[in-house]
This record gives sequence, C-alpha cells and structure tokens, in this order.
Amino acid sequence: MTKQPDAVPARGRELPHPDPDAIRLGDVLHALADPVRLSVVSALAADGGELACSEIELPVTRSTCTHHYRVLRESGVLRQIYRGTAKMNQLRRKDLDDRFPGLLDSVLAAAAGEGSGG
Amino acid sequence: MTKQPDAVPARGRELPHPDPDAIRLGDVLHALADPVRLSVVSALAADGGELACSEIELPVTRSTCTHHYRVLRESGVLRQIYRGTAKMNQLRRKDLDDRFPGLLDSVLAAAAGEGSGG
DNA sequence: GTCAAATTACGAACATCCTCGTACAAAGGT
DNA sequence: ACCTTTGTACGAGGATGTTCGTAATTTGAC
Repeated sequence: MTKQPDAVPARGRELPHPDPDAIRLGDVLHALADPVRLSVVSALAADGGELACSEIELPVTRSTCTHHYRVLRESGVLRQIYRGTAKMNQLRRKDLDDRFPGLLDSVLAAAAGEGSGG
Repeated sequence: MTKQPDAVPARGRELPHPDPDAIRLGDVLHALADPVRLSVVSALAADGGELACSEIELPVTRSTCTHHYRVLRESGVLRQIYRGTAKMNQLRRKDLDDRFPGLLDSVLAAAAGEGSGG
C-alpha cells in the first residue's frame, strides 16, 4: 500500500506462466543450456515435488538465482508459487511431456550421466 | 602472396571435431537452441545422409552460415568434411545417441511438431 | 509495531552471441 | 592462366545474457 498506486491489482504475488501450448522449444533448450539452471531442474526432478529457491544451493548470489528462476519459469520449464515468504518451484513435467515427449527425460538422463563422471 | 608461411601444415582442410566422450550436454543444448541451427539439424535429419552447406537454405548470409555450422561442429552435433569446393555436413547420430540417448530424437520430433503448426 | 527470513528490482559491468560486409583461399572447369 | 563456385577469416556493430551489489518488498513470528 505504500508504493503501488492502484494500477496493479491487489495481489501482485501471482507470477505469469506461459500456457502449455505457448511453450517454445527454443526457449526450453536455451533455458536448459545453462549449467546453473540445469542443476535446478535436476534437483527438482530428483525431488519429484516442490522445492523453495532457498533449498537448492547454487554457486551464485541470490539476485542471480532470481534471474535464473525467472528464465526457467518464463520458458515454461517450471511453475512458481508463493507460499509464505518462500517461493516454491515445481517442474512442469506433464506440460513438457505433452508438448515435447521425451525431451525432459532425455535431458535429465544426460545431465545425470554427465554429472556422475561421464 | 601465400599469406601462410609454414606454421600450418599443408592441409589446412581438416576440421577439428570433439571426441564422442568429449561432447558436452550444455554445448549441444546451446547449439540446438538457435532457430537457424535447429533448421540445419532438421534438414540433415530429414535427408538422412550428408548435405553441402549450399544445399540448406538459410535466412542469413554465408559468413553467418559458417558461424552456425562451426558451432554445430564444435559442439559435436555434426561432422564436416571437405569434398571438392563443397563442405559436406552429416549428423553425428550414433555419437549423440550413445552419449545422450533419446535426446536428438526428442528434439527433432519437437522441432517437427512446432514447425508444422504446434 | 518490530524484527528476521526469503526473495525481488534496479542498475551496472562484463561476457557472449548473432549478424553482417569485405577480402581472401581452395578446388574444379574452360 | 582465368573464372566460377563454395566456403573462410577478420573485424565490427548491436543485441542478449550472466553476474553482482545494494535497496526494497512481503510474509510470519513475537
């Protein structure tokens, strides 16, 4: 109530996500091509559920984390929901599998293989 | 004016390719994330064999083509061989499938789906 | 209301990438 | 030798991308 006049509706805490059909292959590949972001995706896949940003340790500062999470969200790779002071992240598995069958799994498998010394 | 003294051995016409084990997932994803390069890969996959650079029409100049082909070669996505005045390009299907099973196929399928109106 | 925790926004530095134009090199045909 | 075809090298411009630091916001607990 201090800063926002009225232009933006009350809940400025809802984040924009692309519709499943609007997810672009190029955006997804670009999002996954960065090592920091790929490690986020791997962590979320390993967990299977949802993780707060603070639960995934990354070798960059918090503002850089914000940037990477946004790239992942805007590309349609993950969904972000506020819960209390935390922001929960969840892979958009079904949306991705429907749109690009096998892509996420093959990337995750490849990342796991490389990570463990290949 | 031969420009090149003797530093480089006679055949400057052999191109460096990464070993199969040296192919990096991040490099491959980055290479495939560009629309021009993805169209090259799709064309090569559709053909199944090898194509000269000049046989794949791209909406960029020749020097930009050279750049994109190099990115694809250096990332391990394709192999390039000189043949006469032409440079032939071929997908490194087996190398990619061995290293990152399913990745190339899922990307190609995704690209085909998007291209035809998804 | 005050405080702490989690995260964002903004601006800036720096690196990388995509694109082009021009000049050049290699191979093949005449 | 000359010309054409094909592709390269170099340099530059402009757009994106990654990273950070600092100041601010939101929520929950006290």
